[in-house]
Amino acid sequence: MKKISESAVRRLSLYLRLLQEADAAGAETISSGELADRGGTTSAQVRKDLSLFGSFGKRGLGYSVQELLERIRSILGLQREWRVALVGAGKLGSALFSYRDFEARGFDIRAVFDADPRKVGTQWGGLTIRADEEMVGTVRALEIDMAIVAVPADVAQHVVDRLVSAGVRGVLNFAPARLKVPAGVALKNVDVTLELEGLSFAVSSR
Amino acid sequence: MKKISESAVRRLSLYLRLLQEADAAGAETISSGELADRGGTTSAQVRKDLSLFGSFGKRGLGYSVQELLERIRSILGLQREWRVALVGAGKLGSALFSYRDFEARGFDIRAVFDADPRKVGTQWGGLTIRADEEMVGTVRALEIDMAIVAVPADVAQHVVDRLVSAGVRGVLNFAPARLKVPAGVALKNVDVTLELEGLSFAVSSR
DNA sequence: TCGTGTGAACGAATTCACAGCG
DNA sequence: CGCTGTGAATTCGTTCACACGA
Repeated sequence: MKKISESAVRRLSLYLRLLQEADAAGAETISSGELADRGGTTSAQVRKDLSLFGSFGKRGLGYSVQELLERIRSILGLQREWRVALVGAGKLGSALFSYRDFEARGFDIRAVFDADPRKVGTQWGGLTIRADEEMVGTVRALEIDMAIVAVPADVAQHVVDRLVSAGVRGVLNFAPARLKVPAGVALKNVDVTLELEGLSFAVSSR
Repeated sequence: MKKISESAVRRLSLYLRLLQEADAAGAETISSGELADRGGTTSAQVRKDLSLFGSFGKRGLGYSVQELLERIRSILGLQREWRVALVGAGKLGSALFSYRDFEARGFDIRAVFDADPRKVGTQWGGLTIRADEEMVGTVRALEIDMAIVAVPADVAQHVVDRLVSAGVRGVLNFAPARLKVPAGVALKNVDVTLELEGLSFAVSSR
């Protein structure tokens, strides 16, 4: 398959959301220009992004909202349901867990782990928080696909190492640490401090 | 001033963290190669990034950890303390609020707002949650520099509009929405669903 | 000698511009 | 005629490679 850039994928994901909004608003069809306006890019960019995967627009008309929704879902691999584990049942873990938007988008949190014995056994909306030691076995048994890591930075590497050994193929890391994963495992970082520092730079340089 | 790319700024922010770690470990000096290894880039990249702001390495030796720390702090505008407002006192807001790492890095949360009357008046570690209506006045009075927005997507635009009108110059948005801000106001988005979908793409395309 | 600083080469991503189809 | 699809042009970012200074 062709080479797709990171940023193109992000934009596809964004288009998906815009299309869902357009769909909810009853639109049948949408043009690259409209998508561009709402998504903060240019129409050429939108067309380039979509043309990477084939040509499914109608000239003079635009794209069928329904069809494009399906196409992008399929491109992004969102037609199946993903089994997700959440590691770390602190404040952030709790916020992520209750952000039930994930479920609506096909990310199903099937297990929650925490190292704190006082939390283990607690019920979280139908799930019981499991002990850290059970992680590898449970992840394997439940055939978890990806994990959300919301633990302190100093244990994050150890956690992902075990997740990877348990067969996890994607990791979304919230700990402020540069983690190493073997080739074949996808890793994304969400680093709030980094973003704030980026704002600091932007605000102070003017 | 020269043109600095988004990604260069992110890397500087990352180097800053690596330098703090090196400093804590007692290192006096560090080479571009070491920074590259720990940060997951290349030594040429590190040198390019740093050379954008002057040349402060010693040939044959590397960079003084102390000096580089100060330099990067100054480049990123982290030598002052930033006054931050948190809008949205839900689960995510609570997680962000209690992430006291921000404070250590010069981001001081001075005010918290929420639209829910049942939350208004509640104490959060020394701060009282304020009503939504007070936002503009308080932000102005406290001379807030930037805001963290952790509210539902459908009200996010309205919130930032008011924040901007109150003089905020940077916004870190957690709502899954493309917000518009006037030129002169910096905006960063943290969009967890987007990241998960990126993982989905990466994992399914192999 | 070792590692920086940097022009030059390269490669990737975005924008332009227009032919072509509905 | 309007909007897509796409080569070509351009801009932007990264990597190379080497002269130079500590």
